[in-house]
Amino acid sequence: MGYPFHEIEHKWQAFWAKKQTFKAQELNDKPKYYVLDMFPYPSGAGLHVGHPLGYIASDIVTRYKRHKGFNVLHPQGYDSFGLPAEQYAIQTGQHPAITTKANIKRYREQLDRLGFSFDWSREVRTSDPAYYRWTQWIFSLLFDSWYDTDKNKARPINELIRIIEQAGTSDINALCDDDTPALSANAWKKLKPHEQQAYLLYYRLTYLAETEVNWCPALGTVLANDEVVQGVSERGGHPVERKKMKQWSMRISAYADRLLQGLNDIDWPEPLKEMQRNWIGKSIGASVRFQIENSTKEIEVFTTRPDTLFGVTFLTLAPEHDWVDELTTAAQKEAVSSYVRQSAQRSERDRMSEVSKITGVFTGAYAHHPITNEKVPIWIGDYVLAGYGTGAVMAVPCGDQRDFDFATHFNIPIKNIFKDVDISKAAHVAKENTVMAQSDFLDGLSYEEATIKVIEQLTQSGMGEGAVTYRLRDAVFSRQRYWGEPIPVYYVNDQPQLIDEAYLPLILPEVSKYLPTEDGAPPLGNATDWAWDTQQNRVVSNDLIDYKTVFPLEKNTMPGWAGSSWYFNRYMDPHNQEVFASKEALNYWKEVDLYLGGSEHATGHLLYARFWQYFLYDMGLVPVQNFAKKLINQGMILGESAFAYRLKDSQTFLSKGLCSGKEVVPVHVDVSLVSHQNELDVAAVKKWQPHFADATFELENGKFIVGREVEKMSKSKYNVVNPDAICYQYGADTLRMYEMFLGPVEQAKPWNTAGISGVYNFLNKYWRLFHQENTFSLNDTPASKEALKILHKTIEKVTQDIEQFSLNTSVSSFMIATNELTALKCTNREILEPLTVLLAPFAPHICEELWALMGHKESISTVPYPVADPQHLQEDTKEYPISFNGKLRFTLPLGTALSKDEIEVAVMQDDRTQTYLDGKTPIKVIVVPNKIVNIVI
RNA sequence: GCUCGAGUGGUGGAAUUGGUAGACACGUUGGACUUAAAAUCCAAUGAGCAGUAAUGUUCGUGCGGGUUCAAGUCCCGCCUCGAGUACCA
Repeated sequence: MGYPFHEIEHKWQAFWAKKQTFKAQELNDKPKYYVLDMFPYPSGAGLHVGHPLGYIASDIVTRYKRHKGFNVLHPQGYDSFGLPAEQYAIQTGQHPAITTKANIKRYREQLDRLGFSFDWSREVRTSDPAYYRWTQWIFSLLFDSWYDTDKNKARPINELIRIIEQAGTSDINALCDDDTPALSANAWKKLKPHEQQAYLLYYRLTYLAETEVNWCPALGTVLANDEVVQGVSERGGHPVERKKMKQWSMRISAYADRLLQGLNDIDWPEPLKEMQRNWIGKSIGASVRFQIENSTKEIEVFTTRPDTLFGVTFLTLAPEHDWVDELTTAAQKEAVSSYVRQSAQRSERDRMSEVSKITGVFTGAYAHHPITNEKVPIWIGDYVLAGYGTGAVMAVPCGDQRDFDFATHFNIPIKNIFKDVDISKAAHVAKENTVMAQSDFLDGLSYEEATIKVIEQLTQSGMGEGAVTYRLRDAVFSRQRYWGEPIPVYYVNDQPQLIDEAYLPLILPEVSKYLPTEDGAPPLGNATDWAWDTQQNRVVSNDLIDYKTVFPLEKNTMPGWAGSSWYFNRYMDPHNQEVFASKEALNYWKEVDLYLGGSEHATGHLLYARFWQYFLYDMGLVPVQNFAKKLINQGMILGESAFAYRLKDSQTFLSKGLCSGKEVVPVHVDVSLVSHQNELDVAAVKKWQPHFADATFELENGKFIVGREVEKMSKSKYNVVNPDAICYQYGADTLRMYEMFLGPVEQAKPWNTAGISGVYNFLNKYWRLFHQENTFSLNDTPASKEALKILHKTIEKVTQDIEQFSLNTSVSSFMIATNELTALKCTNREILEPLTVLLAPFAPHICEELWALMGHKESISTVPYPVADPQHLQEDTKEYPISFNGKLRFTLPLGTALSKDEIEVAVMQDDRTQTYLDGKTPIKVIVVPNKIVNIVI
């Protein structure tokens, strides 16, 4: 029989809740520490054993830091806007707010059972108007800002207007739309107000523009690039098309370089930083302009290999390039327009799956080489993407494999510009150790030299210059969905106008249907009261729209990542009605010290949050540029799915051993019906789902054995393990320690309860250290030397482990200590009291109970953390290695006359290498303190 | 294709800057307690060889080389698995 964990856990969870033990103190003199988990999306399925992994780890650090005397902020909340709640609403007609609330309640119950020390008084929910008021407010700020390249920061749009009014746009260096027209001060003044508004959209950090977006017809909404994975939607896996639509976008591209550079200042996992670097995708190269024959126009291309300029034998434009129509000669008109039409119809996914298929068409037009003035044909090919660079490339078949393939396919000449390189079979892509040839003034130069020289030449002649391009695109910010933050904008003369911040939040209206309307308008088009009265500053009925004082409101809502891009700041001061967080709170808590979450957010949430934080910093609203100093990605806990094998076209299932040579279909079965030995409970399966009821099960050796496979935990795979069941059987403390014991937090691993008894046994053993014959008793006499050594060794090890986030090995340390103390029959208070404090972050319930039994009145979480005393840590340094009468290992060359026994060496502990004489022979002694000694003669 | 990780007993996994590989746990085997079982406790457990035994000894961290007195750890070349990304010019 084990220790009474049920009773203990209920008791202390109630105690913590009642006493508000974990409420973060406001702004006191203690050093602060902010531990944050990525807040969960409360789905209908509830928690599975994979979710708490990160929460357990962060809770251990949190409790540890509290013991260490830090004022710790450890909040939790819910990312409660999002697609699944809405899909559920569409299917059932239930308001998402209701299902979300129910899901949150369930999550909270499950979280509470695990004994987390969250400060729930600071809970935030992104779908709460008191919260999204500030999300809308940040949107307004972004709308009212532009990016000044000279100052390298965002500035208020009013300052831009003032500059334009005085001097026009000629002196402005801004990160704005590529095709922003230049304006003089006079021209600006002549614009009508709504034209001025339209013009400012070129500069605003959130702007409305006709852009190519990822349109997902099945979901009825557009998606950001990071929500599209391999041509299909991340959620649901529906096909995604490219479509031109008028959408809100966030000018994240303005921050591309800072987002890239900033990675050097934060302690985040290298793989995650690498993912962000790739996503930002900085390329350094040159812009080159090619004059079109018989035209004043120039085609601008971007290349990372300006050194290969003399190898250009044609240009290729993307089919969507703006000048395609204009360029095409009459003779080629038909071929070109049919090709353009064709490639527009090909979906993104087709284009990806048919990568190797070479297609293209000649426009009939030519351009002039910027240096040689030679005529180069202009082609169209869909291997060139409209969205990257300028949507046009200079093709160098000898140096680029795609250009090579294209040229070969269409019989375009290939010019070799590399000395002594064979390009008959493939392009020469490598740039190192190559010497230029047939390249006029570049002949004989290396790649680096040629690059510099050619850019110099182009700059001089005005035909090009060095250039940098990013892969990072502006983030589409509109969603044609219901369950999201309304965008606080109404339209006057089709131009967006902000709702004054005094009248925020703009509350999500009730609608009759959550689906988009028939005419394709977002669900908010179903709202009857969705117009803005500019006199009364409130939402009124659509019937009152007169375009004089009452105007239509924006019908799109914000994407899921809006609310999560700044929530870490709100936790610092969650109930503030005046500002999103007070200056005092922001200056005290500053940034997250430790952030835990999954790496799947690398190019979504984590990039957007960095972007918003930079912006808020530019506006002087937050004191630090980086919102999270250190980040750890916890690995996913995977499920071990179980399969029964159905004989094809039959209702017969075969035990695993009987399948070889037969055609079988694996079918998921519920893992809870399978034993550790992979034996399926056939009777239970027949009851479980009707289609198994009449099936036949062929056994082997009287058993039905299932196949196993590790997969992501998911309801549909019937491999979900619920933490409630584990808590019931073993208790929360065991679950907490077991999840840590399973392996490094960062590592993905399959859930397997096989080893849980080891951790459970440990807690029982620990309990028994304090209990003889079920009675609590401790010994107040001084502890033995051995016991003290065990204690201090454990303090040292566990402290180091937590600091280095190696929580699995600290669990081992506790087990070793407990085993050793049991063997010593140690029951001394002097040992067990500090040891219990040490264990409290890992197993808080049992430690609170023992702490109380020891006669303490206060919660153990307020007790100072024990410190290792070096006096008790001294290893057996007296005999080893200072004197060598113990074991020694020698490495002696063959034929050495000395026998091992004859050698006596004295060694200084500090010296690593010394030379000694044993009479005649000089010997080299390499010493590593406390380690092995090798002697070479 | 490119980028980044990772390969250690039957299993999960330990191993500071290169310094006694396999901590700790599961599992397995044997034993104690018990009428019996559960629970608990004790012992053994990388592989091989020699020995009644204590013990000795060889091989062992995906494969092949290298550096070093010393390599799981560093270097070079492969193989396998995982993650991310992909006509990015």
